[in-house]
Amino acid sequence: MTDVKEPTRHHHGNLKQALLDYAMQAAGEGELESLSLRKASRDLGVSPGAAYRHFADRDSLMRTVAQNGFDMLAERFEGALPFNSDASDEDDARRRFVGLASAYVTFSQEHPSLWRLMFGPYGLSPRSATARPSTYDWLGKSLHELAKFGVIHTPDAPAQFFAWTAIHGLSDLMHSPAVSDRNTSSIVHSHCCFILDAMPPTG
Amino acid sequence: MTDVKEPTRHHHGNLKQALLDYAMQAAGEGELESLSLRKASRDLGVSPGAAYRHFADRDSLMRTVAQNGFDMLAERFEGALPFNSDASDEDDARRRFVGLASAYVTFSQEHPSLWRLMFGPYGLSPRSATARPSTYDWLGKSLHELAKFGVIHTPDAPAQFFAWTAIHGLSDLMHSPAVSDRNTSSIVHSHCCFILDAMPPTG
DNA sequence: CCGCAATGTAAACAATGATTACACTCGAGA
DNA sequence: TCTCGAGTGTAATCATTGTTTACATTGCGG
Repeated sequence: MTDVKEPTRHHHGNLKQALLDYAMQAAGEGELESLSLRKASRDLGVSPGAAYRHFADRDSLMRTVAQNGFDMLAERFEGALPFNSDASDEDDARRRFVGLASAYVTFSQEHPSLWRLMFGPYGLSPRSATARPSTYDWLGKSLHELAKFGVIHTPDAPAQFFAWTAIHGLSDLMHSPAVSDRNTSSIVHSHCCFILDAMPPTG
Repeated sequence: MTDVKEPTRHHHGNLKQALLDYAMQAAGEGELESLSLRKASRDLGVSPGAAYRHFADRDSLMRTVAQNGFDMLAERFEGALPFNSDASDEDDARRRFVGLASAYVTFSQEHPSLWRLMFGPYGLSPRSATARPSTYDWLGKSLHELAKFGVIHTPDAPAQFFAWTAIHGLSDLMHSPAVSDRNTSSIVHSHCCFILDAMPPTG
């Protein structure tokens, strides 16, 4: 007489998804690094060995969580700069670029633990999102918009990579408490100006 | 009839330093995250509990290692840009700046595991080096040299922070295998140009 | 209705972080 | 020189974890 769940399969429910959800929540609470399969299984009311039906080992779960993180990030990007839309004018292009950077920084601040995992020991990269387009593609789109309105020169690979590192570095340094707590959005804005100044339209 | 070591104290030797050395070597071999106090003690021929005379817990050792990392980084900076020296002309100032960035990137590539620890879960920052000047100070010095020769405008705090994030982001993304293996030094050089272009002398 | 594959259980092994009560050892002071 | 105590290491122990194995259950497809 266990209660009925819609996509429930077999025995105990959708354990794989439950484990993932559990891990994602742990990530949200900054307890990712100390996440234990045993405690997870315990909290999910399941035996320790059960998890191994769905994940080869702990690292496998962590990798999946990291992938999930990149997909979450992609969602944020889509929110800030819908991929099937275009900037209407120069100001809009700037706004969208700042919005993108802001999404990146905000994400790293809201999910520091997940962030560390994503760029941590598994050698993953922004390109490893399963979602299409991948996180890296948005930046390129935004830069092309800016170039279209003459804000910057047409972004080649080095320029795009440079912009990426600048935003990534900002996020990485701001997600630690070591940085002064000036208004985040003003910092991001200032950084975006620097970035754009670095690739002037004259080429 | 135990053999005599110079700075040996007491009983078994200088265990605290031995543990640190062991951990630093593990860092060099990329096995930092899985470093175990037990294995360390075992390899050092000492009982598991002994380590706790010198480090409150595992994290305490890790924190010390991270500090050590920042000090190592400071040494590299000192090598690339001796703090008690000055750029002789514009080209020299540029060279020194690139050298600094290069040191940063190279360090992150040669010690990825240590790198992750340093900027990892302990919320440390470049300023937390015990060595004086701290790692953050070198960048300021270099930027001031550049300003002195008219390459960039006088660096205010936002500009200095921007330069830091750009270099840090580059290091962080390049220490993972995800990035194309173009010639590192050419990438660094290209990045430095971008950074300097972002803060033009006219203000 | 039966049987098989997917799924979960129970028990066990090896390893780890950490604590505690105890023992040794070296050196400073009587 | 002798003693005594702080500093240091030991042994034993506890709680916890990752992981594997042999076994049970369940539920769907034939």
